[in-house]
Amino acid sequence: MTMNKNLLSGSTTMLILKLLDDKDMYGYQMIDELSRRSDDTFSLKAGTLYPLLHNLEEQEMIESYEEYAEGNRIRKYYKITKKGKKLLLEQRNEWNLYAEKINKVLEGGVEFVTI
Amino acid sequence: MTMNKNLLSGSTTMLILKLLDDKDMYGYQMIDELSRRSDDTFSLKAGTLYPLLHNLEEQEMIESYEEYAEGNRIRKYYKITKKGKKLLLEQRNEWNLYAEKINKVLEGGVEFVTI
DNA sequence: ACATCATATATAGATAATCTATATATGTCA
DNA sequence: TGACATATATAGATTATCTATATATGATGT
Repeated sequence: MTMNKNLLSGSTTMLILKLLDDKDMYGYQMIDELSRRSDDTFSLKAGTLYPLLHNLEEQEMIESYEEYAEGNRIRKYYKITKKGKKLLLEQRNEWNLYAEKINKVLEGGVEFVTI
Repeated sequence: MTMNKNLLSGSTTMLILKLLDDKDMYGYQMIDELSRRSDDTFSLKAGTLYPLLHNLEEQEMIESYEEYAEGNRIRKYYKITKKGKKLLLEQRNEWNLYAEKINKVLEGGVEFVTI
């Protein structure tokens, strides 16, 4: 990823699952789509994505099928499974909790609030 | 950390700097304070914190001084430096951007919005 | 015709932030 | 006295990302 690579650590799977929850995509398309939707904030590297996709497929979170594009080019499309949708939901809940608590800590140790 | 350890990756430094921006603290206190302020969502491990503090001190983001507590116990207090305050500000900006973009991706590829 | 770049998938090895496990020492409580 | 909380510290394991590299096709420019 661009920006602090560590901040994103652990969110990549969630983002990929979210993309596939919207529609089937092939790897390279996910990289572009993620970049576009995040206003170029997230630019996932191919070397990160492909192993991650293989891993998610092995865990049955996604399924792949091949489709011919122009020429002899074969594209490997991925589709989210029911199990993957469940994981996505869990990860979204976790993300919401995490973001909420980070913001709470950043608000500071305010003991008294004036009204 | 409790929860997904990877989600937090990269935020720990920011959270520690934020705690020290509120007031000087010693290591163990930071663990408790972070746990308290995050409603027990974040429970930083001592094995994570101490090396991180040594690192931040080496980079001159924080400074330490010793103070005697009850008995012969010496506590090592940490204080944020000007350089550390600057880093905190940068990391907060980065966090805000990151959270915003993650949420944008999670909103989905909505092309049209009804009014 | 050929080079170069974008598309597309893939893997090996490096980097870095966290973790677990362990060590040491003091204070408190049963 | 033993167990547990407090307090600091380090070594080694784990894991998610990265960079670098490989392969192959299609499009573009000269």
